[in-house]
Amino acid sequence: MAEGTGIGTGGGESLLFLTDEQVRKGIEAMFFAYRGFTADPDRILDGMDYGRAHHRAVHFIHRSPGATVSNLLAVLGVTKQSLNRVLRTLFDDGMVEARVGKKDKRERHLYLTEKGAALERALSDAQRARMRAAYRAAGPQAVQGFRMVLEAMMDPEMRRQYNRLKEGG
Amino acid sequence: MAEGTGIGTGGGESLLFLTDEQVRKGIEAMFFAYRGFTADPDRILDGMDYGRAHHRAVHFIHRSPGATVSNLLAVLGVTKQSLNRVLRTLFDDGMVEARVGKKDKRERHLYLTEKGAALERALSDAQRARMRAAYRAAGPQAVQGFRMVLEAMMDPEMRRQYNRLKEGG
DNA sequence: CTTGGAATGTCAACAAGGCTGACGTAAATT
DNA sequence: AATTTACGTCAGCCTTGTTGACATTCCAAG
Repeated sequence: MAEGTGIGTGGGESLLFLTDEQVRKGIEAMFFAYRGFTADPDRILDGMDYGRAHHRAVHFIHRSPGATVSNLLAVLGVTKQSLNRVLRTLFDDGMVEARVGKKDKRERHLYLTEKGAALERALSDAQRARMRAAYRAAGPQAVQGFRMVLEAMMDPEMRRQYNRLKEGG
Repeated sequence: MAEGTGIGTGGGESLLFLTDEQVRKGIEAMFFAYRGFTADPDRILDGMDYGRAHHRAVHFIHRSPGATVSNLLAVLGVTKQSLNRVLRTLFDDGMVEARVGKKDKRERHLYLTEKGAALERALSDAQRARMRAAYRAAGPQAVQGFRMVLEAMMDPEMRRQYNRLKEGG
């Protein structure tokens, strides 16, 4: 759609990478790769009472310590009821603690406990190991391309969330 | 971990792309991008009685017409009970038809009907449009890198499935 | 000071889509 | 004839998402 202008995007390259077939392959690559992406942490979570939802919560609390529940809702894109179910078990198990906001006492700022940080490390190590291996296998050039395409694939709102985290890191 | 040997992987490039921070960003990019990846077809499916599971089934039946139920199970990585629930509704709605195998009459070969093909096109168009836009924005170099990293991220078994489809396409 | 609205928690009910286990049937294989 | 394979199906369970309704707490504006 609205083609004909995109010539010369990369240099002398053809536009072969925009054929339906090429795009389809990209779609399938995303599908299969995402499975690998989640496989290792899933295996760890499996033994415990936790699932992928817990992993996500723990990841982002680690990433943005002191984030409020609202912040987390925005990043995760789920309902507060859904998130709350997850957070409750994490509180109960002493993985996460909530400190009442000093300025605004309605807000609850979320932090990992030592125990929670240990869980985060375990999950993260497993996932990073695979990612790191993939990065190493593909090389720096490829990694840059990987990131570029992924960023371009996000919804604008998600891209904002993503970039906010990038800075903060 | 176990670093120190990988110098010179890409040329003059630093190994900055293998820092924990860099890898973390890749993980988050995957997370947010996958949301975008599924967002458009999800919106279409939402009106109908269908979900992501139906999309996946329809996609791979389109991709490999005449595939057996076993084939599909292997690609999708779910149980037959789970797949069956989905296939049943697709049969009932006249989206998919099953032909008994000529050689082996136990097998049921799956095909999209006209109606099913129309659904596939609708879903696919939406998803491809986003993917195509991302490809165009990032350029051919980036697309190649994107694919390389994703392939390296897959489980070996998944990579086999993926490559089987690539040839067949 | 009262009131509106924001931030949060919680109860209840429900749906999609995974899973396991058990069982049945037809067809192929040994 | 016996076994294995491919497939279907019933029943029940779990996670994680949803909506709706309602209570609490507190900031901020009138």
